[in-house]
Amino acid sequence: MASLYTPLHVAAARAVGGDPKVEAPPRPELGDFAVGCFALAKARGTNPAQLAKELAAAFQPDEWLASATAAGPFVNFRANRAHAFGWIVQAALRGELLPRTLGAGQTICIDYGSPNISKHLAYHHIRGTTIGHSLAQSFRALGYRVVAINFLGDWGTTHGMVLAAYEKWGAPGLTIDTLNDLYVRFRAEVPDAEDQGRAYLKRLEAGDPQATAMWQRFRDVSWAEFEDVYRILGIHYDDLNGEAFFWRDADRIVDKLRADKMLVESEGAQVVELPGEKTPILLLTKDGTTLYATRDVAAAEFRERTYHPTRSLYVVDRGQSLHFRQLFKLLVKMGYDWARVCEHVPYGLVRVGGKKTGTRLGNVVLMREVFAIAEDEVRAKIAEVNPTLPADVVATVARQVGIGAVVFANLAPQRDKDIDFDLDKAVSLDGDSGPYLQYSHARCASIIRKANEPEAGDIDFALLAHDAEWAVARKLLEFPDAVVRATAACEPHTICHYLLELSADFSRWYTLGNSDASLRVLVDDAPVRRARLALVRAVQAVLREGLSLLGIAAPDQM
RNA sequence: GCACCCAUAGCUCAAUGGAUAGAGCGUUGGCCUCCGGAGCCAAAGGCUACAGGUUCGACUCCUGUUGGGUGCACCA
Repeated sequence: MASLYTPLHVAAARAVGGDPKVEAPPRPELGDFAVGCFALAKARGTNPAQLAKELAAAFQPDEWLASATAAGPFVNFRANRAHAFGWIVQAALRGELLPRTLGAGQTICIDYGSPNISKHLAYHHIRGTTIGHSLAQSFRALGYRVVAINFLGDWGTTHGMVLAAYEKWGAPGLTIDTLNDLYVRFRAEVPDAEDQGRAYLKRLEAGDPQATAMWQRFRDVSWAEFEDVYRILGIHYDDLNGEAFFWRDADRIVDKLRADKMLVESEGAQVVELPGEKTPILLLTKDGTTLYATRDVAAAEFRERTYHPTRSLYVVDRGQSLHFRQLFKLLVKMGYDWARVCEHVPYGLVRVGGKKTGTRLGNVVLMREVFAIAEDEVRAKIAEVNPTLPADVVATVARQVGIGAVVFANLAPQRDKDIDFDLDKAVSLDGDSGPYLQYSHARCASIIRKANEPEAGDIDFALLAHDAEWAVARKLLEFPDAVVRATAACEPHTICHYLLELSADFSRWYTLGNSDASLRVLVDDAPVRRARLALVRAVQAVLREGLSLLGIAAPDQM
C-alpha cells in the first residue's frame, strides 16, 4: 500500500518487487526515485546492500525509468525524462495528477468552525475553520463525498445568560458586538450569572414563546455576520444543524440510558460512568436542562443516520480532548458500533501573549481586524511594486492576498502545535507564506499572458534538458502524495510545505533566465518555447489547485 | 494531584523509522537597461531539552526527568 500514484512510482516499485515504499532520494544527484531494500532483504534472508546491488544489475530500462544504481541498501532510479515530462504535463493540465476516485463511495463528515452565536468571531477561530475547510477541499478533490457541518453553538446556559442580560439591560441595536458585550458584562456584574443563565435556558427548553423569539433573533443576527466571514474564506457548509436542533432528543437519550441501567444520579445531576474515566460524563443538570454532551450524542446519532460516514471528523481544539474521549466512550457504551468512525481532530491553541484567549478573558483579537490589517499591508505593497494595477483589481487582489497570508500562516504549522499570535507574521508577504505561493502562480500566469499562444499539440519534451526544468517536473509528481497524506492524517500542512517546495523549484528555474537569456521560457526558438510554456502551464495548474485545497485564491496578477 | 499536548539554528517552523536534519525571518555578501526583485544565489548559524531503552538504523517508537501549555461535573 505504498504511495504509488504515478506510473513512474509504479515502475520503480515493480523493478524491485514486493510492496516497497518509493521515495525521493535525499539529494537529486542520487537519482529520482529511491527504494530501500530492508524489508525485502529480510524476507529473503539476505543482506540489503547485496540485494540492492543485484536488483540494480538486473534492472531493465523501460519507457519510464532509464537507469538504476545501488547506493548501499538503496536502489536509486533515474527517470526517462523526455517521456516523463509528457505524462506529467498532460496529467497536470487535465487535473489527473490526483487520484480522483480514491474516495469513491465514501462519505466524510467534517464538523469544523462551529462558533458560538452572540459572540465575536475571534482570531483564534480561524485555526479550526481553515483546517476543517482545507480538509473538506482535499477530501473532495480525491472523490470523497464530504458533508461540511457547522455545529453552531446556539444552545445552552451561555445563551440563557445573553437572554437574561438583554432582558435586564436591553441593547442599543442588535449586533454581534452588542450581544457579545451583554454576555461579558453579565458575567462580570451578576454574581449568580450561571444560575440565571440556566433558569433562562429552562424557559427556552419549556418552549417559552417570548424567549424563543428573542433567541431566534440573536441567532439570525449572529449567523448573518458569520456568513460574511465564510463568504470571504470561500467556505460553504452543507449542514447547519446546531446544538439547538438536537436538545429535544435529550429525553429520548436519557430514557434509553435509564432503561439500560446506565444512568446514575450524582449530586442531583444525571450522569453516566465510563470505563477508565475518573469523572463520569454529564447528561442533565439537576434542573433537568440539557448539557452539551447530551446534544453531542444526538448530533452523532443524526450524522450516522443521515450520512452514514466512513469517517466522522470533529475539528475542535485540543482543550476539548477529554470531552470527545468521553463522548466516544459513551457512544460505544450505548452499543453504537459506528462510534469507531468518530475522530477528534484536535489542533493547538492560538495564544496571545503566550496565553489562551477567550471572550471571558477579554484578550480576544477579532478575525475581521486581522483581515483588515492584512489587506492594508497588501495594498501598500501593491502601491510600491505594481502601481499601474487598476483600482478594481487592487481591491480584489488586496483581499485575496491578505486573506491568503492569514490563512496560510494558520495552516502551515502542524495541527498539534500551539501558535503564538504574531501580527507581523500572520500578515507577512515575504518568504514562506501564502503570498509567495500566490506570487509564483501570478508569475506563471504572466508568462502565459505574455506568450499569447495556444497550447500547442506537438511538443518535443526532449528539449527540456536543464536539470532545473526536470526538478520542477519531478516535484509535480509529488503532488498526489502530499494531498493523500494530508487527508489520511488530517494534516493540511503537508500541502502547504509541498507547495512551498514546488514554488521554490519553479522560482529557481525561472530566475536562471535573469543571467542567461537562453534559459528563459519565452525564447525565440519556437519548439523550446512551446515545451517550456507547457511546463509553466502545468506548474500553474498545480499551484492553483493546491491553493484551492488550502482555501486560498490564486489571482493571475498581484 | 491526575490526564493530554509540545520541546529541532538567535527567532518562527519543516523533516511517510532510513542516506550528509532542511526552509523562512534576522545578520553578512552578491544577482534585474528585468519572461514580475512579493524573487534568486552564497556565507554564518545544530550534542534535535536531558538520561536510558527498542533495532541493521531513532528528530521520529518506549520509559523516566526537566521546562512550557491546556484540561479535569452541572460552560461549550
